[in-house]
Amino acid sequence: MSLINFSEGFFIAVHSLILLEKHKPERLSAKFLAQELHSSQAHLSKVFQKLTKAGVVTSVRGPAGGFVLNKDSEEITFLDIYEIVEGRVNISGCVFGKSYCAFTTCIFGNELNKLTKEVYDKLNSTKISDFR
Amino acid sequence: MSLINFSEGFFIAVHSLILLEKHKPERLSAKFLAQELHSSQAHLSKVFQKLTKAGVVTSVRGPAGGFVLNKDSEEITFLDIYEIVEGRVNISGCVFGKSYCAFTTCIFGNELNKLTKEVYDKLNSTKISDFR
DNA sequence: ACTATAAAGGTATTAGAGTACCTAAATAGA
DNA sequence: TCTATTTAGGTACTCTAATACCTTTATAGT
Ligand code: FES
Ligand code: FES
Repeated sequence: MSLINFSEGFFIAVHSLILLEKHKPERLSAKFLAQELHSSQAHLSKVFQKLTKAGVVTSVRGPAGGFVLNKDSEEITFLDIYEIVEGRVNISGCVFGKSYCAFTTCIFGNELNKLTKEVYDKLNSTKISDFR
Repeated sequence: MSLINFSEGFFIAVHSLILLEKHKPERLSAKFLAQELHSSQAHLSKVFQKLTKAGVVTSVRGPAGGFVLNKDSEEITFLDIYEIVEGRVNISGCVFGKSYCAFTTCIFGNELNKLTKEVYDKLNSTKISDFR
């Protein structure tokens, strides 16, 4: 149990994109990336379908096919990647994600929201090119 | 999607325990608590089975039955409650919860671990009695 | 053109959190 | 003692992320 925990999908996305950056302009296949990350190729493929549709990478089918990072994708933030994979991030609101609470003031006040904001800022200030 | 997100089970536990503290020495039933919190009574009952076994509350069956906070439970920390409900917390290690990583240094360095530690400290420094 | 390869994408299975339901055991009150 | 109530605890269902499998589509290389 970890208090801050990112999903396997996000793990795959950031690690793969950094690998693509490092191997630029090589084209890397889903199979290769999955092996490299010790992740499921099926899951990785699904994640890359999202990244392709979002325009982060370009896919090429067929033999010697695979994925390449798009020109301006080095400057994409981890927050963008997070939202492509996980959906829109909500920075405000209770850490319990509840709309109703029996108490008038949220138990944790905004202390945890402040920490959430810090995680958000960290994601938003980190780019693929930071790992050149 | 929230970056820091606590489970329904933990929501139930802390809110219920604070209600028990506020209504002391009244005995509150699972039904009443579930209504109060707008939560599932079934889920709440399961959570309270853990809290009872852990000695945080005492349960009484039968009509006018319910739960009361134990004497020293006001001083129990939110971290203790978290671990009773969710299992042992791991403060170190990568936010992706992976044992293997393709990179030599963790992507986020220890910046996110620092934030995890702050959440941990917040939980560890908050007690039921803070909400008297 | 043919063929082998790799992504696209649909469907199905698995694992875990949350939910619901049912029976047994305890107990307060008549 | 009897009855209604409430927790204990087992089982089963639902929903979602992750995983796996399979068919279709595109394409590089011959
Ligand atoms: S909703 Fe935030 S603490 Fe109750
Ligand atoms: S495991 Fe922490 S970033 Fe790769």
